[in-house]
Amino acid sequence: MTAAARKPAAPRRRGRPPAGPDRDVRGALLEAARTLFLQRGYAGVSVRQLAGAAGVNPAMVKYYFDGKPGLYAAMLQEVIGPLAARVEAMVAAPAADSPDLAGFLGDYMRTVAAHPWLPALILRDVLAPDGHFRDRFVHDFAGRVAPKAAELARRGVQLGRMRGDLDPRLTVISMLSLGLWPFLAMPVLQQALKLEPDEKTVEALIRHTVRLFAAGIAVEANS
Amino acid sequence: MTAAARKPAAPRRRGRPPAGPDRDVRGALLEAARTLFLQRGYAGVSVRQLAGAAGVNPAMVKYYFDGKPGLYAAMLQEVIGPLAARVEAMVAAPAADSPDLAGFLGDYMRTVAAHPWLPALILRDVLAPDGHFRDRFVHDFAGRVAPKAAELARRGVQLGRMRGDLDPRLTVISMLSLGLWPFLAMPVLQQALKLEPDEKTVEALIRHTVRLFAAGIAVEANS
DNA sequence: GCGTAAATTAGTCGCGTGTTTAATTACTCC
DNA sequence: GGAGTAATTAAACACGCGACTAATTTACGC
Repeated sequence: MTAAARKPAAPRRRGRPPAGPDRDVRGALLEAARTLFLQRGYAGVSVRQLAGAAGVNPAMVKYYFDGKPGLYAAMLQEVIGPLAARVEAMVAAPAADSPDLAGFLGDYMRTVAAHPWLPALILRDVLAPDGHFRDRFVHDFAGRVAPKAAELARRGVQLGRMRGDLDPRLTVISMLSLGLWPFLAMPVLQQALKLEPDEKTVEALIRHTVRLFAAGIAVEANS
Repeated sequence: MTAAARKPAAPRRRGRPPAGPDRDVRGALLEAARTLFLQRGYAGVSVRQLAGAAGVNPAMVKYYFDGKPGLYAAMLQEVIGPLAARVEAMVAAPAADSPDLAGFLGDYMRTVAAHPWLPALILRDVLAPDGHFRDRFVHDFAGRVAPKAAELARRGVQLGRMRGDLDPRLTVISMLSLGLWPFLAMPVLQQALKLEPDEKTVEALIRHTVRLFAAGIAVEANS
C-alpha cells in the first residue's frame, strides 16, 4: 500500500506524462499484481483488472512486463525469492534453540502464518496443469528445502533423537503437510469444528502441531 | 470407459437419431465430465471440449444439464456421493479392528489412494473463490466427517488412549492434513526426495503416516 | 397416416480475454 | 529549436467462451 490507486480523478491524457517522482507505473502494476494475484490466483485476475487497480492502461502490462505471464513471474520472484531463501536458511543452519525437525516445523509454520497468502499460492501451483510457473516456483521452493529437511531428519536418526523406523523422506512429507495444509483447512473447518477464527487459534494450532509431530518422531520411551 | 467417444467416423446427421441402445448422449457427457473435470478442474475445461470428448454437440450440455454448472454438479454428485457416505460411515461406526483415530486415518488414506483424483478435487474446492460448489461439496464432505472425527478423538481421550493435552479439534485437522496433502505433495517432491513413483511407495507412505500419527497422539509412556 | 413431441446439429450472438496498433505527448540531446 | 526517443492512451483485433436459435430428423400416440 505504498503508491498505487490513489489519484482517483486524474483523467490522464494521452501521451507521455510530465515528469514527476510520484508516477511509478511499473511499481503500481507490481503492487496490484501482488494484491490481486495472491488473492485470486493467476487465472482469476484479468489484465484489465490489474491495470484498473493500478490506475493505468492495460497496454502497460505488455510494455513493462511483456504480457500477463511476465507480470506474474516478476511478482512471484519479488515475493517468493526472499521467503524461499529464508526458509532454506532455516533448515540449512538450524538454530541452537530449535535444532531438530520439530523445531523447524514450528519456525516454518510461523513463517507461513506471517504470509497468509502462501498456502494458497503453493496449492495453486501444485494444481497447475503443467509447468508454466511450476518449474520456477515449486522447484525453487520445495525442491531446495525438502532435501535439506530430509538430511536433517537423517541426522536426527543417526544421533538417536528420532525413531529409526521412519523413512526420513516420508517424514519430511508429513512435516510439510502438517505445516501447510492446516492453514487452508482451518477456515473451511472452522464452522464444522466450532473454532474461533482469531489469532490465538493460529498460535494454538502451531503449538499443537509441533507437539504432535515431536511426539510422533521421538524415540519410543518404552521398549 | 463404458460407452463414449467410440464411433469416431460417425458423421451424425442433424435431427433426432434413429433408435438404438448404443447411443447414450447423457451418459457420454457425464463420462467426459468425470474424466476432464477431475483432471483439470471446472474452469480448466470448456463446454466445447466436453462435447468433443463425448462426440456430441455442445448444445447437448444445455439440453441435458442446463449448462456447464449443471453438468459439473451432476458429475460431482455421481462421483462424490457414495464416497462421502462411505467415509462418513467409517468415522461414525469405527470397525472393531480400527476403532481409534489412527485406524481411521489408515482407512481414510486407503480410500483416498483408491480415488487418485480426490485430493485435487478437494483442494480446488477449498481454493474456489466463493461458494459456488463449496457449499455443496466441502460442507457436505468435510463438514459432516470432521465433527464425527472430533467426537472420536474426544472419546479416545476420555478412555485414556489418547493424550489429554491435545485439542481434539486440532488433532482432527492434523489428521486430515496428514491423510490428504501427501498425495499431492508426493509427485511434486518425488524428484527432490528421490522417491520411486510406484505403488509400493504409496503403501509405504500410508503405513508411515499412520505410525507417525499414532505415536503422536498416544499417551506418553514416560512421566 | 398425421400431428405433436423429443433429440440433435449448425450457426450465431454477445461478451470477456490478452494483445496489438496508431496516435499523442513529453523528455533529451545536439 | 528540431530530431529522435520514451511513455502513455484509446481503439481495435482475433479468439475462445457459454449460451441461444432455428432447422431438421425421428419416434410416438391416436
